Amino acid sequence: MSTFTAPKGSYDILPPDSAVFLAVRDTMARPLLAAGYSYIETPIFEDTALFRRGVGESTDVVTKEMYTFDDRGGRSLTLRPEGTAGVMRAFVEHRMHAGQLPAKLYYAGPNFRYERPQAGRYRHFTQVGAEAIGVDDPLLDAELIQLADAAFRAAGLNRHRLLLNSLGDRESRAAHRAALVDYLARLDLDEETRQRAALNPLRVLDDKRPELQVALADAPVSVDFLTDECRAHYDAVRDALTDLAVAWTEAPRLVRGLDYYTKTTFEFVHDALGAQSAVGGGGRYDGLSAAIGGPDLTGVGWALGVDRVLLALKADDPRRWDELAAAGRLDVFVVPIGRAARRRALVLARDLRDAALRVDLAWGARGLKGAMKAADRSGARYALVLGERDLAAGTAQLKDLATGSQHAVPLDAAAVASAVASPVASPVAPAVSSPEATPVSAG
RNA sequence: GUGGGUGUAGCUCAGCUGGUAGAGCACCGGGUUGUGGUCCCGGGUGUCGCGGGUUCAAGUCCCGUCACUCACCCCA
Repeated sequence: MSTFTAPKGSYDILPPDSAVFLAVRDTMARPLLAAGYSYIETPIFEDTALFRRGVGESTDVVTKEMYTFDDRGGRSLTLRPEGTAGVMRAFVEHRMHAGQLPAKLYYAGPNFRYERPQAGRYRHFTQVGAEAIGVDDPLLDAELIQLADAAFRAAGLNRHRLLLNSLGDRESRAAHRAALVDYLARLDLDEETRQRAALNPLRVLDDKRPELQVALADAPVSVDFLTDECRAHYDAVRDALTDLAVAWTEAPRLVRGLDYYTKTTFEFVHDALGAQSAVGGGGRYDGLSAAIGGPDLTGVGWALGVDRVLLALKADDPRRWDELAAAGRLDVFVVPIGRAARRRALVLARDLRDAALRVDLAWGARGLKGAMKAADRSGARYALVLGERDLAAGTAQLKDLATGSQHAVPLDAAAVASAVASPVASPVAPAVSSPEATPVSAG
């Protein structure tokens, strides 16, 4: 046990898993790029007041989960607990609404919430997010939802499910809230739930305790209070999802923990994940810009949890996990024998990399056997053995590590690169049809 | 913040009713000259989470504490 460990709720992502992390994070952004979304990078910390006003004073995130500190200049800063507020702040600050709308933006990075850690819930977690700002078009909501689905599929998931709801606009929400408060007042609630009901009655709706779910069986839900405009908006979103062949489940009790959501809200869940089953979520946030002092702009967006997608992928498709972990493996591992060969190998490796190959070599004073072992462990397709006899002859021995076949190639980066690219065209050795083909000579 | 479970090697774990630590995998070295994987031989790499207590003796029993973990809450 070392003196220091990763802080509670955080964790290290080590090789080979880190290769999967990178691949999944980048793969999830690919459908967004294909749909005209541009990358935006905003600070990891922001003015504390941005989150208080943007996310909402009554939310759990703001009241008890933020990492807030004063910097040396006396400013109150907060590590971002989510991505949308910062993006909207940047959007307003740089007057992007003066440009072409909607602005389609995406981002990827860490977020921080002080919560009790649990399966799939960390204090430092990574999200890929997307926002479409400035146009209130239900088709935009539908496209974004379809892109989230595409992102999950690109990452390798296929058992995620979409839960859909509409919270309505300010008018719809006020009517629903009044009815819900009235309904909750007639229930015999425990003290904690009563406080929650007073602060944010919608939140009580998705309480997981069975006895409460029974009591809430015919509680008023938001979809029954939608204005005509909100209803038409919701219908249009669903029609468009049908056109896009994206399946969903109506979830009238689905409530989001961030205050800025309006109209369309949704969550993607994955059943292999345990209690923290949401792999992504989002919705429309028509009041956010105004809440942080910007113009009255509409927006719709989502955030997908990279950590949870990885957990789901590991449970769902461990073979794909292994493939992604192996995807970055080396092409060539150089095995020099002796001092002169080691110096030549260093230069050769550089030249091979310039020829677009992934190359490493045996380091330290390891024996040939140990160096070959290192070549094997590296996962490289080829070992390139370089000894004194080779140096004298101007050759090196290219060995296919999967088949064990080996042949001499000229000691020249271009020749090695072409031999690796197409063993068939190898100028020195007899042709082999593929790297997996019968060995020409046993090692 | 509340409740349950678990802490022994890098990993997964064994260690019965107390007698000062072990397996598999991994890792390192060797098995003649310039060849990995399989095989054989050798090597334990450890503050038994930490601190107290009981005892002749504690990995084992008791108390405390910390960490991890699962669930509530909340959410990605």
